[in-house]
Amino acid sequence: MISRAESAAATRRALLDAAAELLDSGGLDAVTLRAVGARAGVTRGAPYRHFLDKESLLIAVGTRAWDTLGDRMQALRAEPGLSAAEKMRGGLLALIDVGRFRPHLYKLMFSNPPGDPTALARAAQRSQTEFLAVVADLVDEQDARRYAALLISSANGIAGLEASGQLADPKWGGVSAEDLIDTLVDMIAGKSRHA
Amino acid sequence: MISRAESAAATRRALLDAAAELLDSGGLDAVTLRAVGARAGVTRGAPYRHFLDKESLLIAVGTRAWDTLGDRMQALRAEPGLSAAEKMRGGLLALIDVGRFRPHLYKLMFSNPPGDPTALARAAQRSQTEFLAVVADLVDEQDARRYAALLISSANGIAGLEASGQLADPKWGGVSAEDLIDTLVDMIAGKSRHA
DNA sequence: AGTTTCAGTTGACGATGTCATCTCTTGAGT
DNA sequence: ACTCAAGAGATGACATCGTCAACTGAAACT
Repeated sequence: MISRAESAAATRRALLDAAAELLDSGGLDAVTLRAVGARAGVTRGAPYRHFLDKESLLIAVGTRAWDTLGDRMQALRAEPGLSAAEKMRGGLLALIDVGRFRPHLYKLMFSNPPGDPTALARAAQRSQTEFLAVVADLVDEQDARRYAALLISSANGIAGLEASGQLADPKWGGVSAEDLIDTLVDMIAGKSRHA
Repeated sequence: MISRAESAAATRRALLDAAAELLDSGGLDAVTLRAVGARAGVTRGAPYRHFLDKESLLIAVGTRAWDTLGDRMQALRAEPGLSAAEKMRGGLLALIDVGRFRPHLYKLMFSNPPGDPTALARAAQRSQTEFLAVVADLVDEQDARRYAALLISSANGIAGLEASGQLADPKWGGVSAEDLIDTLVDMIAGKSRHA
């Protein structure tokens, strides 16, 4: 026996799932309200009962992705037996993995929605705060802020370059995203693994 | 007296200009073939005489932007009286400036078009090769490849984070894109300006 | 002069986001 | 038990979009 509120919440969730799946499989163009509705078992008008418009639905998808990444960051930070440098590496690669395996979702997470330009930035807060805390375990707080911003920026850029196929260019000598992350983390952690 | 070929070339250029202007002022959604045609003084069907479809037109706009950036990179590299580190800084900030003042165009430059995923990567080659040459003036070739890829990736990520408003978050302590670039360049150039 | 080529126009079509309207079930108030 | 407001969802309609086919007319070629 499901109440009406439960049913509505289930539909909302189904809409988010459908949108995310369509985004993954066919890119942003494949995410039409009609297709989302059909996959969620409703019709094209139903999403308007749960979201203001299509953009709001997409923002909600991006927000959910940031939340799950935040969970992973949080778990990673609490992981015992890992050095701060290893946690940094893991956190950055978690971000890059999203770019690798769910590139369209990744782009959505870093897009700047015309309606509410700060909506996704708010959603990203927890992930970034968790990562900042990891960096703060390695260097003092002043530097941690700058380094964390630099690391997240770089990871974002690496993922972007990789996604656009530009990292595969032979002029870079076949360097991988992992190589770049390691180079950067080593420089900051001062460990020089390649020495 | 203008020949037919000249007229057609002028129209093609007007279409590219119109598309770029609409992109700058109203984002990707504002770039409709009807609006582009109207601004270029033709009708909606005319672009199909010069481009395969809308996507090809957008790729051409992005390609032209990469070419312009390539020119700036080339001029910067030839600039006398600038250290390699200063040229690196200048080149990266030139890229970031595109993200700042023409954010929609910037996104287009790093987008991965579904039709020809390598089209924009090819257009980016000269800019990146010029920058690679600058880095190679500072470190040996082996390292230069990795560092150049890292620097361009990072600049790209910094621009992306700035564009999505996430860099302005107080948790980063008010760090600017210039600060991050300087931090990175200093680490690689080993000059430690902040020492 | 006759013919071809081709830039640009126009009409049409299917798809899409969105709104107004309608239906019908749920759940609260009496 | 009856009434009725509320709200989830369906449906019809509309403007706009990218795209194609057919058409027009002038320039370029033979």
